[in-house]
Amino acid sequence: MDRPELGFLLSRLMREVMAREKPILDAAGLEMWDYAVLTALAESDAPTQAQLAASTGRDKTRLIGNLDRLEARGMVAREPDPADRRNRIVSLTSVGAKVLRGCRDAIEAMEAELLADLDPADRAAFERALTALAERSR
Amino acid sequence: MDRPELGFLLSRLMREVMAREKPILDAAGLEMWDYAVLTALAESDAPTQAQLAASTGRDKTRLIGNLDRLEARGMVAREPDPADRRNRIVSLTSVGAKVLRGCRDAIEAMEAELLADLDPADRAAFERALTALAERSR
DNA sequence: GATGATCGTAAGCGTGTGTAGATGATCCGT
DNA sequence: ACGGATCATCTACACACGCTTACGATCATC
Repeated sequence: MDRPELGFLLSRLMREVMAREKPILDAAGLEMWDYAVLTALAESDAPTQAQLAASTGRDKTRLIGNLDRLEARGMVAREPDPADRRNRIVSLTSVGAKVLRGCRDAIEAMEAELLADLDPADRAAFERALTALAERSR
Repeated sequence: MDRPELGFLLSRLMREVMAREKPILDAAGLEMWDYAVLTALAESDAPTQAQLAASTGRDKTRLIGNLDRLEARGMVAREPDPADRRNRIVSLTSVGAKVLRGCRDAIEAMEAELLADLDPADRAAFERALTALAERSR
C-alpha cells in the first residue's frame, strides 16, 4: 500500500528506456526529437508544422531546426499547402520511412528484452493499462 | 501488436502525473526536487549530502541550493558528522516531516483518482510490473 | 608533521528549452 | 482593395540543467 510514488517509478523507468534507445538512435544519426518527429509523421496525415509541433509536444520554434536537418538529409519534405499556402505540409520521404522502420524494429526488440522478465499476464496488463492511461491524458 | 512505444507512453503519462502533482507541491511551496529530496530523506537514514545526491539522482552541486532553501524554511537540518567532520549529515525536521506527510497524502489521493478507471486486476498488475521494472533498473 | 584524498561549496561554461517580438508571405472578411 | 489575422521563420533573451574547475576544511596514510 505504501509503494513508491508513480512519478518516481515512471521517471526511473523512463531514464532506463531512454538510455537503451540512445545507442539505437545514435547509430541512425538521429536525436530523440528527430525520432519523435518521424514517428508522429508516420502516424498523422499531411500535418502542418503547427499541428506537428502540437502532436509531438515540441515547441514550434524548436521544431524548425529538426525539420531543417531532417529535410537536408532527405528524410522529410516540406511543401506549401495548395489549399493555404501559408502552411507547410510536412511528409515522410521513402528514405525517412526506411530509417524510421529500422529504428522502430530495433527499439521494439529492445523493449521486448526489457519486459522479458515480467510474468506474461502482468506484462499484458501493464501494456494495456499504460496505453489506456496515456491515451486518456492526451 | 503495434502499440505506441514505451518511451512515448511513459513520457505522456509522466507529463500528466507531473501536471497533477504541481499544484499540490505549489500549495506547499515546494519544487519537484525539494519534494524528491524530502522523500529520499524520509527513507534513508542520516545520509551525507553526497549519498543524498546519489540516491535522488540530482547533481551534488545542484543539491546545495535545494538544501539551502529547505533548511531556511526549517524543513531539514544540516549537521557536521561527528565521525568525519567533512561530511554534513542531513536530517528531516518535524516540520519537514509534517509537510512531506501532507504532500504525500494528497499525491496518493491524486494517484488513486488517476488510476480509478482501470480494471482493478489490471491496476494491480500495472503497479506490480512498474515497481519491478523500476526496481530492476536502479 | 607532510602529502594526498575527500567533502561541501562557489563560480563558470555549454546546452537545451520556452517566450517574445519582428518580418514576409498569405488568407479572410468587409 | 484594404486591414487584420495566421503561418513559418529568425533573433534575442532568460532560465534550468549537468558538468567542470577551484578552493578551503578535514581526514587518512606514511
